[in-house]
Amino acid sequence: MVRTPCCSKEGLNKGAWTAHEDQILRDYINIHGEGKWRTIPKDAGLKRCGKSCRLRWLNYLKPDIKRGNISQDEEDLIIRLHKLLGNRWSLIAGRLPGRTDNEVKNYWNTTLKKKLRGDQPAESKQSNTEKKKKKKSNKSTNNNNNKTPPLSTKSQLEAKTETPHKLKAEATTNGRVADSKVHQVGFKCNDNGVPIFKSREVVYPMEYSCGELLLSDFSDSDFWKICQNNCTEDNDHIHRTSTTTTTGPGGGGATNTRIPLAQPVLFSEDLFRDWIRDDHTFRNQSI
DNA sequence: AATTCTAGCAACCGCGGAGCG
DNA sequence: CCGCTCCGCGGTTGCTAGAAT
Repeated sequence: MVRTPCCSKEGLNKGAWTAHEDQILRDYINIHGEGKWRTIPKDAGLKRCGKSCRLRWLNYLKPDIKRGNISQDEEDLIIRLHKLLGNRWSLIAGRLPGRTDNEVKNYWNTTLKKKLRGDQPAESKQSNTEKKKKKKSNKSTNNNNNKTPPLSTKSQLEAKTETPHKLKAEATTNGRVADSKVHQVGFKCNDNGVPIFKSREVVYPMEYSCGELLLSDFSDSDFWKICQNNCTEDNDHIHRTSTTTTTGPGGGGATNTRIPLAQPVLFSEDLFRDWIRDDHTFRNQSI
């Protein structure tokens, strides 16, 4: 199958967006809403491909986009989410209100990667970045070229300070919103924050999601390893039916056959939230 | 002062999945 | 079920500007 190009490249602008182009796109989307990216350039009279419009809108023009430096809280969250999810930037960004996947990805590649490798970013380099931003900002506001200057979007916009991210896990199961009680029966924590499974109540495997995070996302995470390390034969979760297959709901008898923990089970939303955010006991749990 | 190096970030590209007829 | 279009994602590229030489 031959994939058609997203748009004809001929006669289209490439590279940095100008303020004029931004205004056109912003106006159009304010009136008509998002979506139908392929038709937007034509309808709005932009010499850009739909993809480019989408990217520009989602990364820079959307009104709820947060500008300014990544806070320490956000950085911690990115690190932990990356440990959990890997390079799934859109999922990570989804947990950072106002941050885009592109921004998170860039921040990771340019800053956090080095930091975690042990290279401390030099102070001079940080100030370098700030200087750059300032200069960019000045340039874009003072540019007198007859061509509309490309925007230095980030530097142009005021950095808004917002309260640190509060994770809201909107749990769903199989696409429907889950009752929070359902999460609670998954497992609970002991005094050390260690999960205790009670999955006898959960007799069927299923793909479980917490927000957009599917349980399979956790398979290589420390969260999951912690769960595994802390399950003993005394825990209910390892006793499940021998006749239950891993594919269908409902399960089978009750013959207490041990099942591997790689099987999907319900988990506590609270526990997950703690793991993602502030629970130092959990964070420091040895794996 | 000029040149080269380096870092940061915006934008592009290609692929895969979802949805629809 | 198949073919097709569109959207969204993640990797990569290229430009810009400060630092270093």
